[in-house]
Amino acid sequence: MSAQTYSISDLAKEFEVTTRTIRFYEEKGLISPLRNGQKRLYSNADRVRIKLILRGKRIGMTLQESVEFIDMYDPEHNNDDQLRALVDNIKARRERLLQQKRDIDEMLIGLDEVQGNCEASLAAGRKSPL
Amino acid sequence: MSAQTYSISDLAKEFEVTTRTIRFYEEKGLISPLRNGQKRLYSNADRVRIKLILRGKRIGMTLQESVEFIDMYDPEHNNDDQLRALVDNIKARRERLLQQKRDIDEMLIGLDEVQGNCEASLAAGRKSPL
DNA sequence: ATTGACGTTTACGTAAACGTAAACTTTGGC
DNA sequence: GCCAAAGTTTACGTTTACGTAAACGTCAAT
Repeated sequence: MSAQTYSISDLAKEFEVTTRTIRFYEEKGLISPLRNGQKRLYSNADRVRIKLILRGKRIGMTLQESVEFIDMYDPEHNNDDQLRALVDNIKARRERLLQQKRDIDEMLIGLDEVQGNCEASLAAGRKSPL
Repeated sequence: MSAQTYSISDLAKEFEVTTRTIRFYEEKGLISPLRNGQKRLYSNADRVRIKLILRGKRIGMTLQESVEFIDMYDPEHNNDDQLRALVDNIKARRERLLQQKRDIDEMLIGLDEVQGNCEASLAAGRKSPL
């Protein structure tokens, strides 16, 4: 279990983004890869951060929001006030996520309806020319 | 059942957006309200369109994507080729939505973990000072 | 008659998230 | 020793989705 490392193009390929994107994330302070001389060397932790950032992106989070989300995991919270604030934060985020799930479910229902109509039309259309 | 209409500020309040936002949507061709002289007059159909656009936004769709989504509903599809293309489109969108749901579920699990840790820390902290 | 609330157009500004291009270095392979 | 592939920095450009401000019209109420 030697410490896996990755080049920038390794990760770019894996996540189907450009190297520009990954450098941009570093520029914004979202990741901080080590250097092998001039070249960036990504740890698995870096890799996971990118993965989580992209996951956040898929549901419409901004990069900043994704990072805030990720940073909830590491214990940067010392006192009780911070802990309570974090819990409140978590509750608010959960509400948003649940709303998003409701939105998605509504859309899925809509898609089912439309697809049903389409297939009915196609079936009906095939009948008459015969 | 008189045809309900709305002023721009009615809808701005209802959806908690600015009037600028609503005018912007019109500028982009997303809605086409009637006019009472100079003033915009929104039908319930306009209102629903805005509602659906904002729903799309919440899960990270662009305005354009939301409109394409909405326009799947009205039957602009004449021939079978278009119908089949639409069905393919629907399938692709469904895949995206399902992926988003998976992403959200993962995040919810993460939130549960972090919240659990927080509450455990808070409970432990409260014990010793007593 | 004026004030305020609401409406309008026009237009420049802005933040986010990269794309794109230039110009240069480093490095493994033949 | 040289070339192509992959890396680097710097910097300007682009799209999306509005914000913000100016400058003006309309109408009901005081």
